[in-house]
Amino acid sequence: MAAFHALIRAHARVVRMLEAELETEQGLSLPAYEVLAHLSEAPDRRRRMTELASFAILTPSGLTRLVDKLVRDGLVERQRCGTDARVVYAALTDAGFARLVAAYPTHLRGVRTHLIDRLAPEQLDAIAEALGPFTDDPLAHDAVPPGDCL
Amino acid sequence: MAAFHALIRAHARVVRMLEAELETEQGLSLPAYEVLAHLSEAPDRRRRMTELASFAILTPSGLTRLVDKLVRDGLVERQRCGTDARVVYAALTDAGFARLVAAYPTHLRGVRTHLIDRLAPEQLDAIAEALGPFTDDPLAHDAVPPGDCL
DNA sequence: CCGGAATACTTGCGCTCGCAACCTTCTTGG
DNA sequence: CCAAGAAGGTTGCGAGCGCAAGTATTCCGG
Repeated sequence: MAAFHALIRAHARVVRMLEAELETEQGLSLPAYEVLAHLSEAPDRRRRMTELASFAILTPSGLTRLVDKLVRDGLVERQRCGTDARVVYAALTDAGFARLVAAYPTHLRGVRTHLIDRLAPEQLDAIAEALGPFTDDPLAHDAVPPGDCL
Repeated sequence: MAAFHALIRAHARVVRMLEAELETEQGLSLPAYEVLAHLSEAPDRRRRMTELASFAILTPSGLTRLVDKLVRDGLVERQRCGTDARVVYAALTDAGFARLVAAYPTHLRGVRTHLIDRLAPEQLDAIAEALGPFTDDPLAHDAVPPGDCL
């Protein structure tokens, strides 16, 4: 139970500081940064909305609105799928990638100063190992043909 | 960095499930539960707003609104301090305590099934030890005379 | 080939909450 | 004793986001 309390309080503090820095220095919210970063690592720099949502911290509806905003800002664009008209891809634009690159140092520095520097390396490993499995649950990575859409 | 991602994702998942259960079964949000629980452990079952906020996951303004709601629901009441007219205490009412007692099993079960049962005991210890220090920072527990108010 | 179930996303609605500004009440230096 | 500033809470405002319902498309049993 102590672990639970530590988890939610540490999360609140670290995230609050990161968000403040990222917002004032780069004009990006943390969820927005996470989405951009995740897209940048994806093949063709794009992902289906559902993938993005299950990976991300957001519900589908939250993701839709966030992507709306990113599209308005010209950082991502929506692409439709040729073989299944239901699915939508969010694709990183060049401007979005540039924005991500610009924001990366701020984010990295924040994570360092607020989290990494305050823990021993073996503690970081322990956290990653213990909490990592919570990430993978939802989708068992079904084989979705990646290149079947324009 | 893996630790950071694991932290925010695990937090999102665990908290989302807990909130859903607590809300549907007991009609309490997780922050509300946390405030009630913290008050129940305090001397005279009351705390200053500032203490509550720095301990809690909320900013002062967020806490004000949450306490507003809890007062409307009759679960806490505001008390003024005789020696310093600026400070406000939030005090747990009997109804609030009863509500907390009723909600306790739901919360405990949730934390168990969604967090504790999924980790080894030594992992829980590691998390508590690593993330615990983040909780204590903000206030160094200055000596505030506890009994100086009605 | 067709109608119902399932899937992928989107929107209406409402609540929560953070920031900045504000008011009130102590405290402190002159 | 009286400003000037600090400290404790509260509010105006607006952004973010979850839930449930809605729309569009695909899948599947008969």
